[in-house]
Amino acid sequence: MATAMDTTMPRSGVGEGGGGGGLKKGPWTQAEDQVLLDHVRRHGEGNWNAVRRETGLQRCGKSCRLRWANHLRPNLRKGPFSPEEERLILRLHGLIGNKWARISTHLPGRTDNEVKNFWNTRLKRRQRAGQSLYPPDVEREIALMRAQNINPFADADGNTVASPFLGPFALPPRPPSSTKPASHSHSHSSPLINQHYQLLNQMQGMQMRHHAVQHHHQQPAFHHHGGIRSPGLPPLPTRPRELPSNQIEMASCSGGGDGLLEALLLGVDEHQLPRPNHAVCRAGSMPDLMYGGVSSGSDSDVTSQFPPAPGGQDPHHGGKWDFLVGQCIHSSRFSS
DNA sequence: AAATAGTACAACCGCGGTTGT
DNA sequence: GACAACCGCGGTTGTACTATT
Repeated sequence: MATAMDTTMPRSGVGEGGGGGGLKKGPWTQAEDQVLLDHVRRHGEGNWNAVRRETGLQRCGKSCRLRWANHLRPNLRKGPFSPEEERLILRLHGLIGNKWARISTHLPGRTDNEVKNFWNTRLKRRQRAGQSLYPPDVEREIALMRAQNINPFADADGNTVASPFLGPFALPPRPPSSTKPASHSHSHSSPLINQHYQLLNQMQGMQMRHHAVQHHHQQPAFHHHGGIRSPGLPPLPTRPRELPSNQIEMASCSGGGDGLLEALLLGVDEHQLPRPNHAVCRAGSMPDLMYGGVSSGSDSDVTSQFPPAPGGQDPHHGGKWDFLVGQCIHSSRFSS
């Protein structure tokens, strides 16, 4: 697809010969697009560095991959996001943070770049306006999810273990596993929350099922005073892995490893959820729902009950919270 | 009509993870 | 195990377009 930028001046400082090894930078031409398209048709996706070798296209592999992924691959959906898409982005962002590629997988035809651009422009606009990042209703949903987070501090018996890191981040009592979510006494009984409790129960089941496995396979270093590994034990790398602070994911779940809560938000039937291969669940504190500290009125009661991220760090870039199911690890970086 | 500000979007860069040698 | 190449992701930047003054 040729865009306006394809026919415009290249970015300043880039252009023919601007890159290393005589590689071209800047906007793609239709001719370049055609070469790349032909190559992919013949050889399929991947092996992007071979494009230059085999076609003579003066583009690096990264550039080819990006061009293909964002503009040339079939079934791309261009144009503004629909309200439904926007809402899904908001909810998923509230759940998993700046995981654009992952968010985009739930938006058919949309690229991570589109989602990212959408978010960044929206973020700037709302920040400038002093508004809450999330609309009140979405904020409320996220807050509820957060308030009823899968209990990462539960010990092997499902009892909540106090965390010195989360302080007053109190987790509500888990509804009895035999109790239908709708019967839970929580004042919010939306289908979303009902599903959430179903998932909680499912998670609890996983926790019990995999507990024995953990004890056989966990490294001794993970153990565990009240389920918490002391911070500072793992070596501190130079750059934390980008695990969004609010992310909860079942590592190595069969079928792609999408998080359970993510599935929950998407309304996936719990029986279709992937089963974990490992007993490892990574999670972090949810991000602050507010930017700029300005609440949108009636929802301040929802957000104000949550303390800031541990240590007052940027919830997206601060210390990471790594959870084994039934255990909790805090580290400055997730080290897989 | 011109200038300015804001928005949208394409593309680059740096980094980390994975895979192959 | 060490190293290099490749790949993918997220952050950032630059430019065109649009709205506003």
